[in-house]
Amino acid sequence: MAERPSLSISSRKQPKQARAVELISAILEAAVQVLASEGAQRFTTTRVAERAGVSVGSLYQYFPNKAALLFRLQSDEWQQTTDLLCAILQDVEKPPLERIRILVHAFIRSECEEAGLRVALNDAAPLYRDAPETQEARAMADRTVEAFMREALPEASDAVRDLAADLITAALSSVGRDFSGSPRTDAEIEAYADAMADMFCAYLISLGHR
Amino acid sequence: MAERPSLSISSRKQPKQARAVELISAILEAAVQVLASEGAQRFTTTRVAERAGVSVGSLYQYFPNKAALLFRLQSDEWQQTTDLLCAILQDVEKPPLERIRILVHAFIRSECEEAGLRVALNDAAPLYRDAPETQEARAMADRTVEAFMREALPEASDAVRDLAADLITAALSSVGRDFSGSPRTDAEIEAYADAMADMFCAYLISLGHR
DNA sequence: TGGAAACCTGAAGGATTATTCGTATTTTCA
DNA sequence: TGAAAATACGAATAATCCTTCAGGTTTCCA
Repeated sequence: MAERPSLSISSRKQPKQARAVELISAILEAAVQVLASEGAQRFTTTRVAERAGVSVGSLYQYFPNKAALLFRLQSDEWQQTTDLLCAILQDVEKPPLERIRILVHAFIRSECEEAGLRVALNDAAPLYRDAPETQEARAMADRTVEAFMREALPEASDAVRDLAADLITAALSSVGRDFSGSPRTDAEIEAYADAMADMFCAYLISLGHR
Repeated sequence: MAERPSLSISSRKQPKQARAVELISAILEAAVQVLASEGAQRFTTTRVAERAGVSVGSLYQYFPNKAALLFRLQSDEWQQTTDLLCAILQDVEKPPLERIRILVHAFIRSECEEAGLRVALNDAAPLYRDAPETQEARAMADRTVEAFMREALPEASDAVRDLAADLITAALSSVGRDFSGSPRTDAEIEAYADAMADMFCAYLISLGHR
């Protein structure tokens, strides 16, 4: 099995002046651009610094290594997605199955915007995947879905619920990859989201959702 | 977007003597070992040649570049999986939904053997993904699933059928990634496969399968 | 048997990249 | 204001890797 060098990915130093804060956000912005436009293969600390109009040394003052920078980008993406999905899942006014439907549409739409960036992030995943920070972020996302499942399947056993949560999470996460090959029209995307929501709903109903 | 160098991946030269045939299979075997044990990051033509007990130059006589070698590995994997699934899908004795169930189990089990190799191949995908040969291999796999869908959903429209095929293919392809994080016991794997088969069946029934 | 074709070798070229660290500049604050 | 702290710089280092090619070895076959 591949043994990753187990990089410490936590940030190296906190900015204490305004210019440093701006420098960091310039770096992050440039990093997104480089990743989206050049791909994971050509994502280079030097290139990011260049694009940000900043020295490489400055980059290494706030990110201990390339993996940490990539993890930060992925982390920000996850945060954004998680916020979006939480807002939908916690809207207790609507019945669970309708929330699932809305969620699927929202997730897929958000996955399609910046599709290039997400694919590139995925390509770069081997560099930060094994860091404990990544595992933790994943676990947090899982907990959100499981909380929803407790509500959607109140009578199911924990095992069944956890499996359902796993399946849905996995299926959703495959969307980006499935679309990355051949881009689709908006109508196709909507149809795909509808179908996926149908599948989830049919499954949940078969598990005893009323 | 990332512009890949668009490598020509087709093989460079056909072996005409027995020793060359053996050399190639030694290289392929070594390549699998290196990929599984060292990961995509450290997968190197030099390392593969070394492991095979062969010179790098020899490797380059039959594979035009590293991407071609990786593509060959992926291609062999796909072939193996495709054969397995075709055999199940074409067993017209059993009703479609049972075949789906068997297929899901078989696929997931095969995905779990050599999980390390499959993850590493996936990590290396950016290197060969954009080659026309890859697109073609993907299209062939899709056609198989679509043929099955015509049988499972004889009354559905083409659009619905294709969507269902896409969804199922995508969900299946996410299994490897979902498992790569934390390995599971055999019992957990079986339970996962059961749940996924349940989901597919519930969906197909809701689409009008009788 | 002898030459031609196929095959094998592996050192070296050429290129890229992550990261450091000595130095210069800017900001803070007493 | 002046010194200390924070920040910024970027050439240089050290490592890695893909691929080639000139020259040797083995196999084939007429």
